[in-house]
Amino acid sequence: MTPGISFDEVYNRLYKHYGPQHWWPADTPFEVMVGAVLTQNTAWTNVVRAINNLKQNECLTPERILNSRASSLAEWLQPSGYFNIKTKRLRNFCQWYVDEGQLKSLSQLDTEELRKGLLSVNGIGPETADDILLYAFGRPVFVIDAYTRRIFSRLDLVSADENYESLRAKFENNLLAETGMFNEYHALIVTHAKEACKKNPNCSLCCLQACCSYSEG
DNA sequence: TACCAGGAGAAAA
DNA sequence: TTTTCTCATGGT
Repeated sequence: MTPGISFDEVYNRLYKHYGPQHWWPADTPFEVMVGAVLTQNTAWTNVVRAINNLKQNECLTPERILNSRASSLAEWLQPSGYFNIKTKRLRNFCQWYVDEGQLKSLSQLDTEELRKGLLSVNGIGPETADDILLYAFGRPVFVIDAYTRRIFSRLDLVSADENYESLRAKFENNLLAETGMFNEYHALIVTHAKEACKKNPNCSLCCLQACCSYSEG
């Protein structure tokens, strides 16, 4: 593995090209958390529909979600796909969130303790937990997703079969632990994968010529 | 028509 | 322990 580019340089190129991404698109930390669950393997445009349904029914609070009928909740979540399983996962998360005292209490925990709590919820895996830690709680945690794995393995900065924790450690060990930069970096990776990689097979950012196709590799 | 999307957990091997 | 299957809507 002989990368021709560093983690810092990839960030610099992406930021220079796309600018600030203003993530996570949400009005409150709790909305970030709901979005993180609903976006599991799902296009964001579909998540927005489901969140709007919750808002229109005045149910974008943990208490309202827990007190709603499961059938109603499933109906509101329907546009985001996997609505039956997401109904369960969202309620599991809300139950934990309420039991733990919600934002104020949870904000007092250190990052590892908070992460452990999130991962104890059935339906919250490592990526969803890290989305919540970074974008709802402002903790300097690097989020690894399928785009990150694909792009950075093609840049020879990581190997494609590395597990989640190993990848996360690699990013966090090669970058300064700054919430603002981690926030932008993950968002930029998603933007680049969605926008440039699909539309421009000769992406000028890299490097990234190697990451710009779904079919190869 | 087939593939992909800001994954996770259960079941099977 | 590792791999495979299931969950499902909407855009391209």
